[in-house]
Amino acid sequence: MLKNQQDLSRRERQIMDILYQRGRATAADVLEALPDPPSYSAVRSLLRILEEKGHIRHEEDGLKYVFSPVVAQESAKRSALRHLIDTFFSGSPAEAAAALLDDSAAKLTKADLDRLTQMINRTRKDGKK
Amino acid sequence: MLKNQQDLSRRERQIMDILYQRGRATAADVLEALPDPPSYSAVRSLLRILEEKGHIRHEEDGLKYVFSPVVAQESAKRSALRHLIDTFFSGSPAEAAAALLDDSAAKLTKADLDRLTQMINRTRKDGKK
DNA sequence: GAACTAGTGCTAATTTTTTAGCAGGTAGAC
DNA sequence: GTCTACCTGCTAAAAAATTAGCACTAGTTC
Repeated sequence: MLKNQQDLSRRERQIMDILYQRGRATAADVLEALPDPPSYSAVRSLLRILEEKGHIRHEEDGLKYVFSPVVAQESAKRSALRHLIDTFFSGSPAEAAAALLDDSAAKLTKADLDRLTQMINRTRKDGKK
Repeated sequence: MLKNQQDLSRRERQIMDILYQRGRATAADVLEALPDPPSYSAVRSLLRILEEKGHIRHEEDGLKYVFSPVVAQESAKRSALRHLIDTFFSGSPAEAAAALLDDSAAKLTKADLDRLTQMINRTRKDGKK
């Protein structure tokens, strides 16, 4: 019954994005981060709904509730990546990687580049086996 | 008045994804591709609305309308990538690239790896200047 | 302890989204 | 011509999402 990211409504999605960005947040945090923000109680409703649907959970921190995604960042990342690749890169990760490099070349440090080269070389070896 | 991808409703987003995947599609194509598909006329309504909002346009092909995104794939790609990076990778393209490689290592051909290596080396040079 | 602040729970109204349905137009088959 | 199949335009109903509001609790300050 756990629904797909694809099935979220607009606000639900915005809130999930915020929670993935920050890892955890209170209703007030979410309100602040929300574009075109509604009332505080609207935010709380959405959070309650997301929790009912099983997307997020909360812990209590004193009086406050602190919310966080149920599906770990790690797997959420992967499915977001997969979806992006399917939607914009004909399912080809190589295309996606190329676009990413092309787009962000300026921001990459030497250390970043070394790390990527290393990863690629390791992949090359693994493939040979 | 052209709205952000972020502001699309659930169905609108699903349809835009389909259009980006295929480049262009008729109402019937979209219907077929839509998860949990509604009626044909529901799809046409959505397409009409998306067109009114300026996200898509259509050409006539005989009797049929063929729809395609107004914002070119190229820039849609970029902003989707940027959003993904911001949401899941703390704004770090290097992290994203690493995750992408890690995740899809198995699918990459030797040619893909060569190409990526080449891109990285070129970036390295450009940086040195 | 009364008043104020900062939380939550729940309900109901409003707005938006999503859907279906009907009317009309064109092309091809008979 | 007229029947059929496919398409669009438009409108209105139904469902879902979004929002606000009220009631209540706990802690703090005076």
